[in-house]
Amino acid sequence: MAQMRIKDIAAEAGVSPATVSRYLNNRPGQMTEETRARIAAVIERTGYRPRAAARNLRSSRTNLIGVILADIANPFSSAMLEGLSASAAARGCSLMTAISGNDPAKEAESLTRLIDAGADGLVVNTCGGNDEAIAAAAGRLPVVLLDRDVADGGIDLVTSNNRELVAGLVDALAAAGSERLCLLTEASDDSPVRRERAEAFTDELSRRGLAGEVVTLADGGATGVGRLDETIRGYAGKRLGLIAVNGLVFLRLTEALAQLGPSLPAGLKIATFDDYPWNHVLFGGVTTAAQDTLTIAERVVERLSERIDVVTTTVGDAAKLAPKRIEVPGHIEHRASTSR
Amino acid sequence: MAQMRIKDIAAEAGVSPATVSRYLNNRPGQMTEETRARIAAVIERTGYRPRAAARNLRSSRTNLIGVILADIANPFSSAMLEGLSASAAARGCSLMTAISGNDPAKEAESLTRLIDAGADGLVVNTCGGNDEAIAAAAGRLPVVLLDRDVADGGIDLVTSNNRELVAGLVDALAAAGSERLCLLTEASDDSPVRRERAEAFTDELSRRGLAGEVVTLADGGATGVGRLDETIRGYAGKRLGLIAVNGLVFLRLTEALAQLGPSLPAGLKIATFDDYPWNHVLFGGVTTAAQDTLTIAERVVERLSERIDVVTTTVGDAAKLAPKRIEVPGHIEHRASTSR
DNA sequence: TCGGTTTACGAAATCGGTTTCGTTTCGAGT
DNA sequence: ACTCGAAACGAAACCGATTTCGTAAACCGA
Repeated sequence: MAQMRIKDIAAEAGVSPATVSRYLNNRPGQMTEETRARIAAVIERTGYRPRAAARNLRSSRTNLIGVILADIANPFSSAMLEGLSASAAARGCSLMTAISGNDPAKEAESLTRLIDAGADGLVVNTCGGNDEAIAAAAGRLPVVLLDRDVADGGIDLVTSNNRELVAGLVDALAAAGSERLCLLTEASDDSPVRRERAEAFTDELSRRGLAGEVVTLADGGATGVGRLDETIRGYAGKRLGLIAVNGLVFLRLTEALAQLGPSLPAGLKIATFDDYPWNHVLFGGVTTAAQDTLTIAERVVERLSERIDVVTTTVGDAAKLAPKRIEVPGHIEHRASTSR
Repeated sequence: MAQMRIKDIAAEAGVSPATVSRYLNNRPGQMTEETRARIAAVIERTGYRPRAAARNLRSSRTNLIGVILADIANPFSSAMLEGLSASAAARGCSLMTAISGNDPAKEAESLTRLIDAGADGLVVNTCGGNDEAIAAAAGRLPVVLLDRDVADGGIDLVTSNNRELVAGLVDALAAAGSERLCLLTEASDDSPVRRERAEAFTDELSRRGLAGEVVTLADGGATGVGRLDETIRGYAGKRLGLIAVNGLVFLRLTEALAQLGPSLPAGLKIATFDDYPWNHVLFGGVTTAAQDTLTIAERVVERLSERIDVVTTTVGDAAKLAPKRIEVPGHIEHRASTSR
């Protein structure tokens, strides 16, 4: 009795496989309380578990959600993965994950591999450069974009309220007495998220009549640090306020500042996106725009489930849901780096 | 022509489905170069992709590897996931991931969910408390443990050479002039890894005739910090050397030290396990025992593949591989925190 | 009591590949 | 030319569930 099949269970319970199947999926066609109990008893006793492969074949549904993440080193991604995992599990789904490491080729490969593996739907945190492939995928199965949008549009997107978060950070710096604000970005990062934050930043400055600019650091290496050095020195004594556009930039900012000394230069205030665990340790605590990763994850899975249900329920593409942009509010963690 | 089936391809190419199947899996029964080309052409033209569910059902193999991680916030875990993802993809496998968040109940649930979903094998970074369930799982399908062992033994394990890494950190501190060494651990962490490192630490101390002890911090909150404070103050001026047993403890250490001042007290040297990106920024760089996550991941997948091949190839459990413990050497990153 | 409608359930088709087994073809050896 | 073995390929069974369709029993109002 190595591996039980549904027909074995049926035989033991004195019913047909169809009835056992109905029991397993508690289908509309109800059954006698007595039959139900008899089947339950046999399953309980034998420890029978239906084979997913057979179920998948017939029902053409796998309960597997494909997830493609751009950069798992980013705490945003790992927090997201935890949230997605929990939300999916709550719906009886498992996650198939792939990590592109910001390599478009790997991302493209992951796309086809996950689809071929039978994912019911896809969650994509794209690294860019695959807009057509992603659009094509979205034509074949439900896709929800995470954080980063693609050019073509027309695909669901879940993201943070970046504009308001930028405003919040500007608020914090202004309140701390900063007279001139810089948003630090990296040349290699040309993501829609960066662009959105940069736009919001300049809008916010002009709205408030504040001085400032977007400073783009050269990629890696000393050049960027040098540029940063100049920026800081150039405004020395002028109550400078810096915002790192993401955790990676903040890391580089921290390195650069470490060369200047162990604590913040007088009058310098800083703030950053992405709530790394170290943010409340460095500089006695860094004011941070924290995203609500758990809620974002829940919304993503929720939306994807809706689409999956539509696809498997309706006949064709009749009642397709209109693409939607979902913004999940984050919040500002006020810490010592923007105190007066 | 919405969805092609293998028989459609066969018809178009003028061969039987069996031949197409042989082509898809390039099976021993070779075929004419001409037939091969004809099939290839049809597949190329139609963009046909075999349905995984059907293949899985018949071959009872899914090319899916289940991964259960205890704590994704830990950079060790996320680096591992990236490595596993890459190694699996190289073998044409995808990852199904679950995250227990150090909750044994969630871990147990993930175990059954991944097995039910049809995983060919499991990679488990256990949080403890499920030793029997994991042993049971290992009896039903290939399992490789990651980093943390279970009591019963008899299951493959891939881990770092913790004893040597501990020795390396002790080396670094001793060379930096520390006279008394403390290994900082947390009360809540009773993992085999922590125990192994603690044992290695005391062994190493007595081997070298050095003074020192294992200090267990109370969980979270101020108590632990207080204890740490005392420890540091108690030895003030005595050339103390501290080792954080993992990244979490190091975080708490950093917090505690931040209360004492922005830079390390005179004569205090520190070192830690786990190479967070911040480790070369804090205190001008913290000497770190870095694990070779990429190699660990590769070994895990390699070993798991071996077992999967054995299971699907041999008839029964005749030629079962003997359980193996694989140690992957890490290395010490020497940084400013242990300079003289 | 009878026609009509539910309700509970079984028989058999079905999902789309893989695999076994058998047949045909082809080339080499004598 | 004839046998023999291997290579190339096809027919059909098979994996284990779900789903459709049909039927017998139960129920129900008139």
